[in-house]
Amino acid sequence: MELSPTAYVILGMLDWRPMSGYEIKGIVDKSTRFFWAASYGQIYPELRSLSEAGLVTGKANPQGGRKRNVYRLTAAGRRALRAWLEAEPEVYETRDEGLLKLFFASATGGESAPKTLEAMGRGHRRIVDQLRATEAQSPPEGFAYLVLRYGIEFHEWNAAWCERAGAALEETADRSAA
Amino acid sequence: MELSPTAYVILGMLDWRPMSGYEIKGIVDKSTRFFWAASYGQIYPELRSLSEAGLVTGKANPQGGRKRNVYRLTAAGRRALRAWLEAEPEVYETRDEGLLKLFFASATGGESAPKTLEAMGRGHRRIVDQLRATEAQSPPEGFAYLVLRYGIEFHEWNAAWCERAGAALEETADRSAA
DNA sequence: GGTTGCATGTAAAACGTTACATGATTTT
DNA sequence: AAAATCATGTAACGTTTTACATGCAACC
Repeated sequence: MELSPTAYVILGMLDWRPMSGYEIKGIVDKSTRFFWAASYGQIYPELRSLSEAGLVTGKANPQGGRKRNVYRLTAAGRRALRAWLEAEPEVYETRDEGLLKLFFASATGGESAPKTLEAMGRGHRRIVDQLRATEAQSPPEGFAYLVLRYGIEFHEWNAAWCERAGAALEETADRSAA
Repeated sequence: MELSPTAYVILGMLDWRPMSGYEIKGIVDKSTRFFWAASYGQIYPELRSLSEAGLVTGKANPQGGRKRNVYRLTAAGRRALRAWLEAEPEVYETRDEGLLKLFFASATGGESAPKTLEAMGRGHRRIVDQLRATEAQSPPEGFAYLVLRYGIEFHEWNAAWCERAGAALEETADRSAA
């Protein structure tokens, strides 16, 4: 019974406390989204199959006339989560369209590069702003906070790199103009 | 005619010089792979559809009895590439299973965290080694080199972060043991 | 009465990897 | 003679996003 990392996102959150699929999605969007995203189209079917595999159990928990299914980890689910945590991480992937545009910028004679770098820097700074907003509401402790700090420092580093690279580009442009 | 960023990887490389699908894959694996991967299963079908769209033309160019199709950009292909380069980058995604394991490390009482951090650091250092090997064979100029430098500095920063975080973890462990 | 938020789910499409199948040439 | 490299391609599978469909409840 091989589970995808996305399944462990769900198991990990249910280890904190019982939750509905909707709640899981809300927390994902404020936390793991920056290094592991998940959509409703994954979460609801995955909850069902985890339930069939006996790793979680769902219970109807309607709030008034509004339906709601709350899931919790089973003992087997907790074991599966721990086993995964002890194993070596395997997946590491990045898709960065900005870097790709920078990589091929010679096709515009380099003209497109400054704008691309600015857009990349803006993107990273926007993420920093979002993460800082989350940080302001988070207790400064624990692993979720450690990873949040990683996100902030990481995107700050990236934004700074974009600025350095932009400045270096200007310099070479000035030098060839002189 | 919306093209995926993967299509632009192909157009971008063909803007450098005419190439076969096999060659494109070889160059991808030494360069863009670290921020935009592509498999044969994408490259060959994409070459065909770019050809049907009139953005590239293929010509049989067998080497002895070994078949080989070399593609080159058309004027329309060059225009499409430039238009894409001038537009804002949109896709930015990361999937980092190590961060996910760190994020949920409290489920092992934090016990799994040091090993996860070490594995993450090892992974980043291995990428740095690969990129440095490429750097040793690259002329230190141009946008491909700029992006290569980004890769090296980026993964070095990441490896260093993992070491810092590991050290911080040890410190808190020592403090609570004392 | 309208908007926003809570809540669940499916279907289709897009995207991507892996394994398979085939065969020539070059290097060891 | 074997192994590595060059070379093309498809099929099956798995993953992920997006759009759609539905409806209640709370707030303004």
